[in-house]
Formats: sequence, structure tokens, C-alpha cells
Amino acid sequence: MGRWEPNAPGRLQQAAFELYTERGYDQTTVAEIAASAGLTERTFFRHFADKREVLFEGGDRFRATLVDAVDAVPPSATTLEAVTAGLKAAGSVFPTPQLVRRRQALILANPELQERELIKLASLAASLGEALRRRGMPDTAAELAAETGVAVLRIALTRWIEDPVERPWEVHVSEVMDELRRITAERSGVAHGLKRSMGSGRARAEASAVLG
Amino acid sequence: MGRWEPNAPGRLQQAAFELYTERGYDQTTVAEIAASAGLTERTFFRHFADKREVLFEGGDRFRATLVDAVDAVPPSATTLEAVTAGLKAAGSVFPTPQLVRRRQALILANPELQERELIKLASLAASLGEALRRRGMPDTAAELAAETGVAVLRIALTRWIEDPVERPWEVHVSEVMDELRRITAERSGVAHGLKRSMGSGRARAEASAVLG
DNA sequence: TACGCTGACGACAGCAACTGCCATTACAGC
DNA sequence: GCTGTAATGGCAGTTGCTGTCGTCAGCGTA
Repeated sequence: MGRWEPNAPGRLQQAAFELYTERGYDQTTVAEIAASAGLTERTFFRHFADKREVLFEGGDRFRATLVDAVDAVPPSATTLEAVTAGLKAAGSVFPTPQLVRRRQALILANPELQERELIKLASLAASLGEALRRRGMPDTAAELAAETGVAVLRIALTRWIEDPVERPWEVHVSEVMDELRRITAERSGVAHGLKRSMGSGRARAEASAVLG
Repeated sequence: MGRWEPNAPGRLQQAAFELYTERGYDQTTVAEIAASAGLTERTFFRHFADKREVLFEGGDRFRATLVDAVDAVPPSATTLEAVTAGLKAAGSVFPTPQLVRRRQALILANPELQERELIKLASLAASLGEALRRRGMPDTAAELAAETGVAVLRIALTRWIEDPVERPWEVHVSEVMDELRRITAERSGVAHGLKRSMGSGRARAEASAVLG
């Protein structure tokens, strides 16, 4: 039996998440969060670097899972296959879709939280880029593939959250990755068939949907 | 002659940029910036939303130039061609490479500034996505292409800044875009030959057997 | 038993970012 | 000359965040 209640960081996270969603991020002070967890403001800042960081704790686990999965992909696989495998594996650390939805809604409603989310994703891209360099990719290609992979992650996450029939994470990753291949494989000119007889952008959109 | 010196926002930007680079972002107070421009802290916050925003004023011009260029691309062009045209055109609003280098170094040295840069790029991606939707692309494809385009922008900008022979912006955009096509076109198995030009050179012959 | 060390926390002072409110003053239009 | 407007200053107040010091339980050790 310790002098204080156990798991102070966890209690602070819980309290912060609830207060942020109840009365909004701006309308919540750090002192309120700490009091709600039975602690003081000073202790809050001993456990978290700032008011936003309390919402971004799972990021390291996500990153580690992704990187480990990429490292485990056999070297014979293509870059996009490795990235795809990493993204799919990282989905295992997601909590329930319900919680992810609430969290994303919270972030979407606050520019400050969006900024933090974005720099976390940029850091994730850097780690992914390192993993790809370990597979033998040159620097530029690795960085580009990593940034693109994180773009896929963002789109896939949005679609996963909004999917009315709740198809699994891996399906959305595959779909968005396929969409990426489709976009980048598009060729100009009339010699390739794909764009033949598609004068307007509208027609191209429909064709793209059909070809999906 | 007005009551005050003209162009207060411009003077504040100039003063902020110089102080940030001289003594660092953290070691500079808003009061110092304002005093250096012959104004008060209160006036600073009338012209700029916060301490970081004073460094991110050109963003709207960049965005407008990019979007206009994408809108001007004929509908027969592919998505990547449109994005490439937009990125190349937007390069016209860059100041001298020297200034861009100092600015990027400043941002790279401060996480807070990185966060602001990232949310500006995210906003840029949203605008680019809108422009692509105007071309008839479905939502997911437009967002994905826009995010990918911004990834290309980031990589190309880094390479442009670091290019020892200072080749023009358009060349770097083209190169990174080609790299993107190469990465995404990579196929499992040995029948395609494209990937011969990149990566570790390790045999990927068994990829189709392993990953289907 | 007595002593000291450590680790988690509270209390307090203080700085800087940012906001709201009101006062000031040149300039334009009437 | 009068009045409205726009740009600024002054000032108090809130909040995020930091530095510093004190408190107190648990632990080991002579």
C-alpha cells in the first residue's frame, strides 16, 4: 500500500479525456484535470510535457508495432507490400472503433490537437522511413514511401472510422493502397486505353469508379 | 504622412524573423519583437494570431498559386500530371533559396514551429483535394492524391534546398514525382524489371511466392 | 533502533503567451 | 469645425508551464 493512489498518469489521462469531451479542450484547465484525478497541476506536468500530450500516449506502441512488422517482412517483398504489412499490423493496437471515433472527433475539433497529431504522424513517418532504409532503400525513396504510407494511414483511418458496415482495418488499408497504385499508374495519352473516350473530368471520375 | 510608420505587419514579420534566427525562437518574447518594430505587444497580437503565425504569412499565396495552376490543367491530363503542374507553378512564389533555407532551418529547430508548418501543409492538402474533386475525382482518390502530392512537395523542397548545384524547383518536383511512380509501380516477381533501377539490388524473385 | 536515501507529490513564486476592455489620436468625410 | 473610424497603447487578468523547496512514506543499513 503506497502513500498515494496508484497509476497517477492513467488517472490523469482518463480525467483529461472525459473533461475534454464533456466541456471541450479549451474550456478545460490543467488544474481541473488534476483535481479530477485527485492530484495537483504541478504533478500533471511531471507526467506529461503539456496539456495536449496527455492524449497522445499510445503513439509509441503504434510506432513500435508498425516498425517491427515492416522489419519482419522478407526482403523480397516490394516497398508498398512492406508498408502495407506494417500498417495492417499496427492496427492491432487500436482500441475499440468507438473510442477511436471519440478521440478523432476531439482532435478534429481543436487545431492545437490537430497540430500535435500531425507532428506525431511526421515522427511516425520518420521511423517508417528508417525501417525502409534498413531494407536497402535509398534515402529519398524511403522518405517518400514513408510519407506516402502515412498518407495512406490517415485516409484509411478516416474511412475505417466512418465505415457504416465496420469492415476490418486491414480491408481499408488494402483498398486505399490499391487506390494509390491506381492513381500513380494512370498514364497520359490515348495509347493506353484507360482514358480513351473520356473527354470530361466527370467521365473520368465515373470510369475511375467503375474500374475500382 | 500617417500618424504611425507604415506597414506594421511587415515590420513585425521582419523583426520576428531576425530575432528568431539570431537568439532563437524560445529565447525571443513577443514584447521584444514588438519593441524591435517600434510597436507594443498588444499590437502584435492584433496582426498575428500567435507568436508562430508571424512566420507563416506567404502560405495563402502559395496555396492560391497551386490551386489556380491545378484548375488550369486541361481535364485530359492525369491526376499526377495536374498535381505536378500545380507544384511546379507554386514554386514561383518562393523567395530566394537562401531565405527558404534560413526559414526551414528555423522551423526544423523548433517543434512548435514544425507543428504549425505541418498544419499549414495539411490545410494545403485539403485545398488541393478540393481542386482535384473539381476535376471530377471521387473523394477518397482526391484526398489521397492531395496528401501524396504534399508529401512530394515536402521531399522536393528538402532536396531543392540541399541541392549543391541548385537545379531549379521544377526539376526536383519532376524527379520526386518520378520516384513516386517508380515506388508504386514496383511489382512482386521478376517479370517486370522496373525495380532493377532501385533499392538494394537484392533479388526479389520469390516475392510472388511469399506474398501472393 | 536510529539514520539517511529516494521517489512521488504539494506549495508557492514567477514568467510569458494571449485576451478583453477602454483610452488616445490622426485622418477622412460632412 | 465636428464626428466617425481605424490603428494603436495601456492595463488588468487568465492560463500554460517551470524552478525551487518542503513533506512524507517506504526502504536499506549500521
